[in-house]
Amino acid sequence: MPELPEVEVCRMGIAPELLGREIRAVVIRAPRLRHEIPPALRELLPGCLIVDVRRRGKYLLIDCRRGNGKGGVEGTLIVHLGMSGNLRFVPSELPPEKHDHFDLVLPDQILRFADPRRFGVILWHPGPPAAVAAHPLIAVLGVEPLAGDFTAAWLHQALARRQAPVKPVLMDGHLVVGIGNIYASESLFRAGISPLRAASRISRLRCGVLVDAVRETLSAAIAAGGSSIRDYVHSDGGAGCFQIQAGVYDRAGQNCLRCGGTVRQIRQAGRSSYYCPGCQH
DNA sequence: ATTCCCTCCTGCGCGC
DNA sequence: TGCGCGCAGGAGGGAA
Repeated sequence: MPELPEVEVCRMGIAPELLGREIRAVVIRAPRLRHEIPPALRELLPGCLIVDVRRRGKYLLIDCRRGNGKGGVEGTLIVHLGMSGNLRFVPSELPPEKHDHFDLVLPDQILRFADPRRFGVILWHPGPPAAVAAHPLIAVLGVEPLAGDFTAAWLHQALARRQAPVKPVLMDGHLVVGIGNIYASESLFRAGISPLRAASRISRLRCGVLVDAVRETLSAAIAAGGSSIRDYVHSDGGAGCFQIQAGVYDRAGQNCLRCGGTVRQIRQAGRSSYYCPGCQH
């Protein structure tokens, strides 16, 4: 489920419950996700306070600290939801289900990580909050699409040397983070740009349109998810994700909401893309 | 360097 | 109803 908006909605939902709280215990059940969950977390985290909950791309960064100087612990829990992961609060003592791989046990409740497909990530990076930027998974990430450096000029030069179709390029996290398969299609639809168009053949002017489209698409999704944050994190993690009517995604064969034409589904770099041939060029 | 293909997993919907 | 197949919101790694 998680692209940038879902991760941000998750972050906003869990942050108020986590900030300043003490981690009482850690339960690790999964043999391994994408990587093995570090067993050392069982000793490192208990007694730590959660000092911040951040997001970088699709990664959640949970900063933890216990004491200071020698014998203290300071570091960041790196969490990625992968394709099918979710985080939710459950009552203490609630028995885990099949795909509940990780518990952060707090004084009054448990933050529980579930991930059927196990493409998710839970790792630890020691040091002050700023140090996590050097982690191999974080250091390679591109610009934040909702930050000020995601501009028409920047995008135009970034796309200049990419001959591939714009859609898979837009999904390349080394360039821009957070745009997954749904929002790539939705953003291109909003911008009126064909997913098939070579990235290098998008004018500076249209790069500006695309920047705005990405921003608006992601922001609208966050706003829609944000309206049901409580449901989102406290129930099954499914609510709040599809509050927004998709313009083209998963609408193959249906009528385009803008021009009435027929939405088409194609395959690009192994992923489904959806677009309206009438609106997107 | 860029791009494509494969892979890691489980679950679900579809056609037969 | 059961079964096999293809597909699913991510992304790293290897090959060309």
